[in-house]
Amino acid sequence: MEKSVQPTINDVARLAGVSKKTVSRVINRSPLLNDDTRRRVEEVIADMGYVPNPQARALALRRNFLIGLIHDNPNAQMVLRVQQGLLEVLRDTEFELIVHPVDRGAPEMHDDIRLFLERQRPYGVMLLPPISENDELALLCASIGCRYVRMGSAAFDGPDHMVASNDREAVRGALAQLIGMGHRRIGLIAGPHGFRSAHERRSGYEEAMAAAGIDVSRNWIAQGDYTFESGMRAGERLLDLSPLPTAIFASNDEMAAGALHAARQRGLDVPADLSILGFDDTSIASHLWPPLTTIRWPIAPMARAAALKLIGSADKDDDGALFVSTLIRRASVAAPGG
Amino acid sequence: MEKSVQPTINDVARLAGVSKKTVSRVINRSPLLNDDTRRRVEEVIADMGYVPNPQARALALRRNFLIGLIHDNPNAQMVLRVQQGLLEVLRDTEFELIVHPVDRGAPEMHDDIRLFLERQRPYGVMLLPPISENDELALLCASIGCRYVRMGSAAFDGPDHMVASNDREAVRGALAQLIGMGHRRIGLIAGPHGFRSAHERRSGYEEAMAAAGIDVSRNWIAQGDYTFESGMRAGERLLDLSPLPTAIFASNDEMAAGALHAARQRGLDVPADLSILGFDDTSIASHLWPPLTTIRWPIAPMARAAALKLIGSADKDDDGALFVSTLIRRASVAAPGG
DNA sequence: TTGTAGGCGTTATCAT
DNA sequence: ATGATAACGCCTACAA
Repeated sequence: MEKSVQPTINDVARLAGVSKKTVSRVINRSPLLNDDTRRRVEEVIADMGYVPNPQARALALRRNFLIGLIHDNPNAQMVLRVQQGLLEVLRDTEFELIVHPVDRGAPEMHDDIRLFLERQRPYGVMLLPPISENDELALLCASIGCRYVRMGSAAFDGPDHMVASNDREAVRGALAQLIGMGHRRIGLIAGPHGFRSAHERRSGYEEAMAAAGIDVSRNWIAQGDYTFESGMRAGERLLDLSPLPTAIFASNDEMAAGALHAARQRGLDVPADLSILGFDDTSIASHLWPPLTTIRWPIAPMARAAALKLIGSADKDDDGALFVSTLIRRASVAAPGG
Repeated sequence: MEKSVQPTINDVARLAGVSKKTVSRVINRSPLLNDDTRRRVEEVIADMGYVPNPQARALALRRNFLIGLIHDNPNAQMVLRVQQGLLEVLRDTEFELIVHPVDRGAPEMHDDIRLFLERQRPYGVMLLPPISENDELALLCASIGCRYVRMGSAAFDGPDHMVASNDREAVRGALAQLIGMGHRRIGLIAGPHGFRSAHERRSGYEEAMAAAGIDVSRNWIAQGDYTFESGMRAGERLLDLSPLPTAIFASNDEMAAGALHAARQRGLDVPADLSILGFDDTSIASHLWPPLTTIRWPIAPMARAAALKLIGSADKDDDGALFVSTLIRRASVAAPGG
């Protein structure tokens, strides 16, 4: 075993023959320090294996070295990819990730988050959709003096506080391709009301259809809530239509999987009888049969960018960096009529 | 906006006309306190909306109110379910969850974890498989004086430090049912070497076959590494056999999905030509076509139990509580020739 | 460039 | 049963 107690700043100071404050300056990379002194102190630090105590720093600084991830767990895959992206940046820094899920819809959510921020005093927090769309939360963070970055399907905050994909444009482009293949009766399984992503994706669909001069019949649009079951039910409704749609765009992969399920239960062949397009490229997409054509948005890069913004080492240049979604072509889409 | 600064223990003490220490005693539910005093102080606390500062407590107590989750991300679904289970218990306590993934195989993993424990001084940590199987890590936690609970496929530590499922028995039971349906040529897609869960599940398979007096041919067992692709390749190898197996047990759902994929590419009908059984009941299982029969182990209850052990409010009774896995019957299994 | 004094908000020790 | 005082380990302000 090692020494039972860890060395403190005092031990380092004593051994190096300097004051605590000097050691503190070394730790914090203060510019006003004699190079000799710095070197000497750094040596002692390395020798003793000294590590600054984050709790003491947090107390003195009134700010913790924790990055909070606040979310309402809309999608396990997404949450995990975000965690991975954040942690990639946080690894090898002094920051740690603290996960704080909340219950959207619960009346106490706001207070819960406030308590979390006031107690833990995280260095910064990342807000995931859909609660990232809540402006009150952003204001709350700002009023408490906590850095924050929101993740979303469109830029609804300043660049310092936002990492955004462009769902609308991505959908528009993907649907233009479907239309280019000859599809005209294209159904939409829309996401739940109140979700910005659902809104953006629907807008992309509508814009693409309008651009192609296709009149969207009201019953070509079925409402889902981003779950497999809702996708299945919505798919059934669309497959009750006559004539049948030749393609369905589902606003996320879960619902696309549900629609695929519905199609198969009716004996339809995908993609010969019906093309299906999803959104998100979660792992389910590639594991379906047939593998799902879908739109992938760059979650991990967005999470990494968010982490960099939060810990303050983001290049100022990259504010303009766009996060572009890409169409992942798999076997669930083909030209109509097989 | 509110008062810009939060009240401290001093403010409470002053207003209540007592000393800091008395307030501290109220916070910490010290038994030696006059009821009147306690009530008075509690009132003031409620009035002021005072919340103890965790950083200061951490400094004084040399221990944080954070629960660490250390894992090597074997499976996104699993990690997330564990997080949910832990957080269910931690919600409404003063504890927060701090996620610390590591890189199994990296030589610095041990030091990385040591640094994490020494710096953050978490109140306790939960170790997920497969790194939970590493006894050195458990020793490390113990030597640092950090509580820990390990999650695993079998009990390989004392009850205070372990939440365990019983994979071997679960597999044995499920395979007995397969055999009862008439299957005899049952292939196994085994998990990677060095994983206790892979070992246990394989043992369950072997025990069930032995119990039924079936000689397991060496090439009925294909090796995978818990990924979809490895499952696909392993499935192909098993489907090269002649005569064909009538059933395949894959040691996790991902590999079962891969095997299903392989079967379909050969034009086999599942379950008519081939039954497939998975393990884990991740979300992929229910979304496959046909939906996958699989074994579910109670991750969330196990995580909740672990959290209770960590924060020290576990009933002493429940040590004997078994976490039983259940067979989830879906459409991927049928009688052979079916 | 470096050091001293004091504070951050809590708990522990030892009185009373 | 309660309180004064000194930690806990670090940082800020100010002084030298």
